[in-house]
Amino acid sequence: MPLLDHPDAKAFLLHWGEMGTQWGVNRSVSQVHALLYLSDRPLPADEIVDQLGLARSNVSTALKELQSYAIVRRVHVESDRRDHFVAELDLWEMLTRIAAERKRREIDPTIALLNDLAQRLAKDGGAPPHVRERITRMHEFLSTLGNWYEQMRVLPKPTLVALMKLGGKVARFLPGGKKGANSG
Amino acid sequence: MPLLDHPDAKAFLLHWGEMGTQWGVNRSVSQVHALLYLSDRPLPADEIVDQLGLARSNVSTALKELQSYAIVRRVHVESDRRDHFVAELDLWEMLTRIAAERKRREIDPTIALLNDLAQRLAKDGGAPPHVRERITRMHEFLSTLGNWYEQMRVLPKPTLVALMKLGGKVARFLPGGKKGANSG
DNA sequence: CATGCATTTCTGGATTTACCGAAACTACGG
DNA sequence: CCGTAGTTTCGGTAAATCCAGAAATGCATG
Repeated sequence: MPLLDHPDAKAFLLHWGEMGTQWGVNRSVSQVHALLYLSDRPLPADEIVDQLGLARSNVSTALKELQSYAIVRRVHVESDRRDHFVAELDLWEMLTRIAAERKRREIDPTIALLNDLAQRLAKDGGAPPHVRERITRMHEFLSTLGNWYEQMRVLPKPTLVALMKLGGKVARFLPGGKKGANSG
Repeated sequence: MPLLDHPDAKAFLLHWGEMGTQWGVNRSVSQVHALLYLSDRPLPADEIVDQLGLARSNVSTALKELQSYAIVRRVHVESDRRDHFVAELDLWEMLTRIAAERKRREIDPTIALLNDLAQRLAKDGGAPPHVRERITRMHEFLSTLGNWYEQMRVLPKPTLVALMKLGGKVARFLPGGKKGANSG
């Protein structure tokens, strides 16, 4: 019995697909992801085709994309020659992997460009000072963000989760003790 | 002298425009933003049109969108009837405002939907258990993220910056003292 | 309350992107 | 060398997006 016969599963899948488009992800890709996330077993590509009504070639591309994010992986199912696919079910893992890949694809190249521009502008006496300053600032800003992310990324997952749940209370540990919300 | 005569300014602007498209933002919108970010004075819409070569209507829409993110605001320039526009120059502010608005537009509705689905599934005896569990997990996950964000958002900006720069070292404050890198 | 200017909204067309279905190609195991 | 699984490519089409020009709306001033 197809997973998407259940209306709530279908609602989730459709919404997830739309979410994807809002964030620059192909709708097919995010739908395939949603389907695998909801599935309780590895699915072969053909079954994804059947359940989502997408073209086979499209599903192939989507699976490749999801694997490049490392949030879907190929698994082998006994006595079946076909590849099967499963989604990462640990959502913290999912988040960090997506973040890692988007940083690699989009943020890092941006930082590299800004680095170039900032260096060139520093030597260019004729450049408008505010342009130099603004680009340098942006470079520093994105670098800071990138460094922060790299450090978060390597934390053990339970540590990361603990930090998240701690929320704003981490601020109490800062020197200068801002926000004296020190009680429980 | 047009700002974009400078090749580095232009390079930044073009890259910023492409960046936007990768994250689901209209190219015109992010280009207008880049131009205002680099400008050292408030610009009227006409001048944005001239410098970017966009249609007047397009610029109007872009400005409206940027204002809805609260990263561009209208200012009045003396002895000029026209509206002028400036970008938020504090990049931490910029980031938190974009995050706030995207959360409001995309994450919050998703959480609301997941809440509905999770509730309905909880009562639906016939629902596949793994579907119930996966959707519930996703709901919890996004809620946790949302709560974390709300707490970060209200921190004083210097606190936020300090936390970022502290990076992974915040983990040392956690109970259980993971990652014993306690020496500065 | 007309006039002129600034701005927004509407609309149709152009460009871009997404997607399908078919075919070619690769890989692998009988 | 078949047959099956999978990927890649490609031509065509549909859909979404982008955007310029026109029309409409606001808004202040005389």
